[in-house]
Amino acid sequence: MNTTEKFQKYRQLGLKLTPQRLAILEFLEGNTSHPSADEIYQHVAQQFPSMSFATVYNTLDALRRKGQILELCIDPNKKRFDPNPIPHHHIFCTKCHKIVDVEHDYQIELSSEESKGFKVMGCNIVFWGLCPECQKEELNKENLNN
Amino acid sequence: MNTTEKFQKYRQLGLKLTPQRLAILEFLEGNTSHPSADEIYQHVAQQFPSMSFATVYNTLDALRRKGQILELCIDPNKKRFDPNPIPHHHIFCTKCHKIVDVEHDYQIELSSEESKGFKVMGCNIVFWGLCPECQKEELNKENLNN
DNA sequence: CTGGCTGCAAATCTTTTGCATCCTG
DNA sequence: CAGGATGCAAAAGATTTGCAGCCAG
Repeated sequence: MNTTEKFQKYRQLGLKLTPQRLAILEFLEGNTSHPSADEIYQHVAQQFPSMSFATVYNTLDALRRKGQILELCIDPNKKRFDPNPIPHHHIFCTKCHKIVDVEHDYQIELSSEESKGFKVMGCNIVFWGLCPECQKEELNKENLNN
Repeated sequence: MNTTEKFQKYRQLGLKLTPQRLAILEFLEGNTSHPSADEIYQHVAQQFPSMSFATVYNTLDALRRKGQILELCIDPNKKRFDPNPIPHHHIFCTKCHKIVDVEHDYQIELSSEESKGFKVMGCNIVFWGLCPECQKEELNKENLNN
């Protein structure tokens, strides 16, 4: 999507596309690292040294309300953001806090008794464990102890 | 479990059972509201006006490390605690932030390609939607608008 | 031109930490 | 009586807010 198309798209969504927002969008586009607000801030602040956290949070919240991004509650320390709003799942490394996408479409249903009267709108699965890098570190530790 | 049995149990786990900890444990026991640290603090502070947050967090962390409770990452605003450490799932009300248990044992597996090299240790499913009370409120709103 | 956006700073909220003192085992 | 636990207060982090000015549409 080129810049003109982006302007059209976000204008249709009722969002003004400022240079700061464009920079945030371009950082997020295709980004699969599930960055935190701070990581997004650190990156765009390189181009806009006057960038403030208020703008980052404001933009992320506007994008979330328009269904363009997901706010993830997976990392216990901070919110992480996912530029892919299509429902999908995640694997979380409990050691380094890496988050990786899982595209598998599980057909998970709650029976009416199980849903306890809730109107269920969706579900998210978080697999957790150790990423390849952290597994290696664990092995190194063990070897040092022997 | 009576108090004597609790002392034995926690002593075996390597935890000193102080009156403050006992009060926290008794508040958590059978509690399915998934309270936050602040809610736990507010409750036990009634019996122990000198109670500090440090003690609440310290106790919760000790219990978590011994596998006695779960720290839930479901409510984006704060950690919530679950006295039931047996793996299970949850439904989350996005409006009032109520969390309800789901005991259904889904057999969810990740293929080796899907797990991207992670050593997967477990998974948690969060269903989200509106609880019965918040559905009613939504209906009332609609009626007011008509 | 006007309503939404930005930047700044202060405030808020949750959680953590250092440390002196206390008390369980 | 030793090591872990408590209480207090301050600090640390993440996120939100108020507000004056700015600028995209």
